[in-house]
Amino acid sequence: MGIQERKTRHKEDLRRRILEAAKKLFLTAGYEATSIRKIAKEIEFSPTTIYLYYKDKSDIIYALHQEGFQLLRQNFQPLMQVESPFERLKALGRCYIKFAFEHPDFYELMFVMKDPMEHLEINCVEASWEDGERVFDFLLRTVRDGQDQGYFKGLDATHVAMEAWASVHGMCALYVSGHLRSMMHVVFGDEDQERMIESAFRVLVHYLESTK
Amino acid sequence: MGIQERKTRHKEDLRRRILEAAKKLFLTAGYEATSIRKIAKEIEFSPTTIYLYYKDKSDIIYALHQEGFQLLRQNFQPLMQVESPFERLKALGRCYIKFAFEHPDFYELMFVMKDPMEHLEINCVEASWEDGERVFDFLLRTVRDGQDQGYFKGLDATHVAMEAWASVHGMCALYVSGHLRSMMHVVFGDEDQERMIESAFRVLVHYLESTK
DNA sequence: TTTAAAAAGTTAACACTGTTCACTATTTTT
DNA sequence: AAAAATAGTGAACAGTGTTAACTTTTTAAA
Repeated sequence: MGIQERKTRHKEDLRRRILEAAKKLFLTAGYEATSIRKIAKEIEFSPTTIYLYYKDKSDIIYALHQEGFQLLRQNFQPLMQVESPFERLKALGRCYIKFAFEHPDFYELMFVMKDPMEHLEINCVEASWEDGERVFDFLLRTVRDGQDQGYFKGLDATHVAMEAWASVHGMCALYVSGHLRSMMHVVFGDEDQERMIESAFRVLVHYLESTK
Repeated sequence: MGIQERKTRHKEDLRRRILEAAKKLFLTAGYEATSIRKIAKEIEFSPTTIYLYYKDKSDIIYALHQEGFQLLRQNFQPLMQVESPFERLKALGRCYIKFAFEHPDFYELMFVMKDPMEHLEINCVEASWEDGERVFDFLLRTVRDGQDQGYFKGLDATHVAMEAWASVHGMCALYVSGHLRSMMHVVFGDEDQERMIESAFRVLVHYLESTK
């Protein structure tokens, strides 16, 4: 059925256009500005039309969340080829931080905002956060590879991975939320945020390195 | 002028009552449910009356943010007496995590949400986040005390403190946002969130300890 | 004590938000 | 050509923060 196919494609097309419009608004004007009505205006359709393609707003937000993970995985792609587990682990951390600095809105959507997680719990039967799991799994495997080389002796790989993730996420979260910025002037010296995080990350690497 | 004084007190009284109502709504029904109109209904005043005592909503949110820090400092109080710097550091971390688990809404308001930081940048000339600085300063002093005892050799105290804060904040942020929860079933074993964080924290302590 | 001024509080409205229901075109199938 | 399914819309509901104009209450002065 060629016609049916074309129709389906057309439908998928508008679904994509809605998401693209949402993405544009999200990246240029932020989360607050990404309203159903503004998305509708952007694609020149009625607000109610959106609901023919997405269940509700959180459905769109979640789709954007998934787009962010696609982008993050693209950034991770080259790291797969780094043979030294420890070098790979370091590169992974640096790449993660770089992503947060380059795409703070996406980072917030992916790792800070509650909405996508709530959407997951409500709409998905298995309630499994596949995107997050895939990223954590990459980290976990890298830690295990590191253990084969004598790193993290006597430590549980899951706990090491968790601690590393929390550590790097903490830095990124404090950056994207503006908490780090609000402390820079007074508490820290004249270092800027990026340098501060770089320094903190080096401390983490020092810890990891000294487990060998 | 006793009358003037009484008037001022009465005015301060209503200001307090507004904040108490906001706090009640915030803690029982969450941030979303804390609207100007609902606060007004709670204290049985018109919504516009609120604006006679607080500039806008973010002003109330910020006041609540400050209340949270008061509570956190109360929790920290007993730790001041711990003489061993390293033990104090460990207790500080545990206390911080405990606070996040016991008051997740406050934690989010204090360390995750952007609104209070934006309020700070807009309304305060010096734009200094005093509450955050005081907490970080306590951490920093503890790290420096630790250095006097031979810990963190060759490392900058500020960077060590930053890394430690980021690490613990990362755990708490992943908890309060629900990201940790969404990963528990599949990736980690049958451990629950609190145990997972406890384990990750122990890894951090292990790192810190091995710098001596 | 009456009157003018200042303070406190309210009503109605504006411009938004997500979402739903009833309706109208358009297209496809019978 | 008629019936049925699909696609899209307008109006409305119940909320949100916020402001301007108005009323009531309280205070201060004549």
